[in-house]
Amino acid sequence: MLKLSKLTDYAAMIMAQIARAPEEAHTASELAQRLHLPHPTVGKTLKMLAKEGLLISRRGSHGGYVLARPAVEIAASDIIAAIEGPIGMTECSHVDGECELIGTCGVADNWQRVSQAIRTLLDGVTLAHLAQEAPIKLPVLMPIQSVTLPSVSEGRR
Amino acid sequence: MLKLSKLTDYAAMIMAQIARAPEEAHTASELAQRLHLPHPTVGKTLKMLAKEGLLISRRGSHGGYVLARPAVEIAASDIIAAIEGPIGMTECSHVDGECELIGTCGVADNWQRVSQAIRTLLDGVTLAHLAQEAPIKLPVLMPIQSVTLPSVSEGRR
DNA sequence: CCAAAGGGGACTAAAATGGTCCTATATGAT
DNA sequence: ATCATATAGGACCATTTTAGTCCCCTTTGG
Repeated sequence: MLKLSKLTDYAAMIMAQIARAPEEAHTASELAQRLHLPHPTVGKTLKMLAKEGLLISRRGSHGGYVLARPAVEIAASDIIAAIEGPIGMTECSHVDGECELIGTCGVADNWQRVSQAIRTLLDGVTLAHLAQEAPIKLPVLMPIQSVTLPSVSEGRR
Repeated sequence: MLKLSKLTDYAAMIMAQIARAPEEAHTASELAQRLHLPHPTVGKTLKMLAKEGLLISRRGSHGGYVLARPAVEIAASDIIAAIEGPIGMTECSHVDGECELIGTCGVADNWQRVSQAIRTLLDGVTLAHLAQEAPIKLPVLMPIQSVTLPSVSEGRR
């Protein structure tokens, strides 16, 4: 998986929709209709995006939402983080911020690096990319140098 | 987030541990002790990894698990997929394989591309990388060409 | 003053997750 | 043979997360 939650998916759809007509304010009901999504859920998602500073809201009649900044300055990672919180593959298997397994787990460092690479990738994808129909060209980054395993160095311990 | 589940995290720890002493068979209890994880959970995880063909098990006394193939031939994506199922950021917000929103959502294609890039990244990280202490050097892939937004092209529709 | 918006929560139902346990089977050693 | 040690394969449960709904409040334009 590594799957996005539904709400995050919705958020991307919503943001893209707004990005395609950035001059107008968009209401929750308009977006819900257009995207065939339940109205209350769209409302909730919009609130989250606004609270995280990706959208600016205007109340009252003729209210609605507009992008807080140009679509090229909004990263996919911003949208994901707005809904799901900070991006990271591991919390090191323990919630408390500091992981008690850190000594024994032995993979934390390298997971963190992988995580970072994904974050960088997601930082490079902007809302403008998502909103356009043209396929984005992602640089198919070439893996890593090969490694030799320490092999049987450690039998007992 | 984009977070790995705890079990996946465990799986990585377990696989790394086995990879560091690949000649011997490792039992669930040995691994549980070493990694400070609950025994039944380690057992469950091992079963999953074996069923997915990443480990080979041997029953009976002197039984245990060994890698099904060399650590350099096991990708991080294999481990993740073994526990969480196929990697992908979206199921297009609907479970059934075919997404009814595909026409209106407008972001599916590009999400798929991003997803693919992450998968490629994860394919390039091997168990050997994870198991070693040395930091893996991930190519900090450079993002994408910039795009111009279609801008206000579409007012109503 | 009213209707149309968003703001902020509380709440609920359903699903995923983590974890445990039990019984069966295979295997090596005594 | 029998026993101790392992995995195999589920069933099961508790907890958390997630998605979705609803209600009451405030803002704003007509």
